[in-house]
Amino acid sequence: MRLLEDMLALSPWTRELSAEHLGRVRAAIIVREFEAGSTVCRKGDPASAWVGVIDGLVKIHSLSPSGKSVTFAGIPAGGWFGEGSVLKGEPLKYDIMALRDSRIALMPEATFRWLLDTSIPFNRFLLKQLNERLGQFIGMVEHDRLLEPDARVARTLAALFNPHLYPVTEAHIQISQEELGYLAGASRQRVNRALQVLAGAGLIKVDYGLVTVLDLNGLQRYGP
Amino acid sequence: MRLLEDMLALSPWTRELSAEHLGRVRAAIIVREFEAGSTVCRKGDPASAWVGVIDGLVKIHSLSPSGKSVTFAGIPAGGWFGEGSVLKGEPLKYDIMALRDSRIALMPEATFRWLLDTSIPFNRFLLKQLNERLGQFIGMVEHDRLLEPDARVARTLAALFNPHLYPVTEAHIQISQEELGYLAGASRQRVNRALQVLAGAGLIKVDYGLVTVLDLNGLQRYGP
DNA sequence: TGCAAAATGTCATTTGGCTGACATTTGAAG
DNA sequence: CTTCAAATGTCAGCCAAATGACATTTTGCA
Repeated sequence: MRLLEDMLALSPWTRELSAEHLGRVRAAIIVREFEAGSTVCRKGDPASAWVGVIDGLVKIHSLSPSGKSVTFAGIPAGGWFGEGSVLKGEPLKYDIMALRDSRIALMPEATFRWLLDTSIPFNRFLLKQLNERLGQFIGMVEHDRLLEPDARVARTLAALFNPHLYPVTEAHIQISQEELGYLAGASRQRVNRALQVLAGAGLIKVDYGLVTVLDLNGLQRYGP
Repeated sequence: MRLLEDMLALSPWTRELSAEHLGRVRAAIIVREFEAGSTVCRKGDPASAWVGVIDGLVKIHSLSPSGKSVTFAGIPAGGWFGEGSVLKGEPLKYDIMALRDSRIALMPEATFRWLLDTSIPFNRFLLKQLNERLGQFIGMVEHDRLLEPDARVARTLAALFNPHLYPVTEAHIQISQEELGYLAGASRQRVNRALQVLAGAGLIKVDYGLVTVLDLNGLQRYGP
């Protein structure tokens, strides 16, 4: 996806906004570019905007004092996030980093709050999105605890294509096996084996720095 | 806590309801008793009510095909849960079991939806509660991945006393080490050692089937 | 009081992922 | 075309937690 316009057209929350609402939103949003590896927002920053990914891929992650990394979510094009911190009016609790060159939309806090105060459909959308995100995290805990690494990697890939959170149409994602490891909670080496297993099962196709999903439903059900 | 009245008085979402709203809510809520070990709701049941814990302790959990158990949350007296499934209008995704003899409040779906449609403060409360719960699960993933079992047990205990989700005043909780293991994602034996370490650090006191929190803040910060 | 079930404390053994190391492949930039 | 950094594939050894087993303690109840 290349343009803010395309992304807004794909975002479900714009669909029921009045023309006036949508116009004001469009005018307020700022678009910025980020290089692969650069930081979009840092833990502790004030939550001054709701963030959308127009193009590219960003991750929400945390780095432990001992240097270990956890990635909570990878947000592909079409995804919006950060509503939690804006709602609470608290500083960000995690770092946001671009995994590839990315084009980012920033909706200022004031606009976000104005939508929240004046648009019932937007409120409904937010409740639904928070709920969906909560379901995804409950799923993460469940899978971390119950599934072996092969299946965890499968669910992790499937989560990147959640149609409720990310209205994307592409079947492939450009991401390294190391980053998949941070997402799935496994070492790079273990992810490597898991990908071979999943590819052998015909669920995905693995290329250099690229994973193509062949059977999303199969990934979601894979295991134990 | 013994009475529905006491619990409603402690629940933050009742505070800003009009007298009319509160009266109707009070009249609609059904109170039921559950024995320790019995099932309150089963995975797949229609989400026909929002659930509150007047007295006792229930857990939200899942049992894998291979027989392993994960507990996502222990809900002590004062807690409300299940809004996610009611909101989605989907069947329950997890089992609810009473860990002790418990008194449960059931607010029928219709009443819940009526509140949602007519009370702004209730909407605000729900957004806040979902957000808080989401934060708790993000924390679970983070702790599962980054912390060693001692620290995980510490955070798990602290989470049971989250003042935003559970407005309880007691400093002790009656729960077995095996159940703590399901919550923290560790074996009973490992939890046993962790509790000894935490008790040695003066953060808790351990008795038969009972853990008393001496330093909640210390538990939240414990480790690595 | 005495009994049975639940909960706890502790140990030896097993197990599976992580770590660190290294060679190889790939893509991009000059 | 060449060069280099990033990404991938594979291996041996380590290590911490799970498992299974068992004795002991505690509580609730007959």
